Amino acid sequence: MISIDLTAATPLVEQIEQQIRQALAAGELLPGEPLPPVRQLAGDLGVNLNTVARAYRALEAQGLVVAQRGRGTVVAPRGSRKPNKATSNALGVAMDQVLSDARLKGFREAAIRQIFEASLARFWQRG
Amino acid sequence: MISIDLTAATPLVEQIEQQIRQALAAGELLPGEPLPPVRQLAGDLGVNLNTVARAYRALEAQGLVVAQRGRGTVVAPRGSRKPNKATSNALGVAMDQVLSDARLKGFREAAIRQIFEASLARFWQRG
DNA sequence: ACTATAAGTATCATTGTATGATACTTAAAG
DNA sequence: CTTTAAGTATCATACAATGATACTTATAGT
Repeated sequence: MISIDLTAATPLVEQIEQQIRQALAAGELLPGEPLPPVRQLAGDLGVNLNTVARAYRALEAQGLVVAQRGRGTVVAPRGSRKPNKATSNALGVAMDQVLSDARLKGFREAAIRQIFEASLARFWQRG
Repeated sequence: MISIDLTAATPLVEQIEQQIRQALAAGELLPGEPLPPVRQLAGDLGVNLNTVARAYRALEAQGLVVAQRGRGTVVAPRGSRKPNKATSNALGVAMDQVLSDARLKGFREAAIRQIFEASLARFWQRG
């Protein structure tokens, strides 16, 4: 289930998008499976339907879902995307971001490793 | 040295802030050491001085630097911050973010580990 | 066939954030 | 004690995020 935080700095569209991405990565949503209609999810979250629609469209632009008028939005089949040098660099940048932050906040190496392993298990165990 | 990307989605203030944070975390800037004056850095980056000033103030709010009128901005002494449950959770969320993204982009577990170790070395080797 | 309903989409208004231009204040140097 | 160099405050503007509303397309029921 998705939960949004109106006080958070990250835009609502991104919050929704990211959480669905995590559900996809974790294998909680399988190819062909329908996402909730924009109006329903918007109602559940107390948000404008456009906000959800925009999240869906962002996901569609990434090839993760397929949306069609009148029919709904479903999870796309798993395209076999292969990471290139650029995406690898981007990942490194994002990781640096997280770890430098952790360092300044006083985390020890062991604690970081633990968090890393936990997260890794979430997305690579099954799926 | 700092480099900014005018086309990137992340605001200039954050780009500057994050890169200085990484320099601090990597031990490239030591306590007491001065940061460049806002006008100079702003000039180098081709950016308004307020943009740099705001980044500095954000860093000051985090206790990482100390700014004083007429004198300049210097790196703050290392406060011994201890991570609590909330910060640990936040770190987990950030890590999930990065790893779920990597998963969807087709990275394999081994590749992730490599990137993680490289980043870890950047911020925990020395310092 | 035809209508009703349910789905995504497009358009416009509004609000807030990011950035910049300019002026102000404080401290050090000559 | 004036000049210069530093951070700070104020205001203006452009763009992004969200919402209100209307539109289009597909399916279900009759």
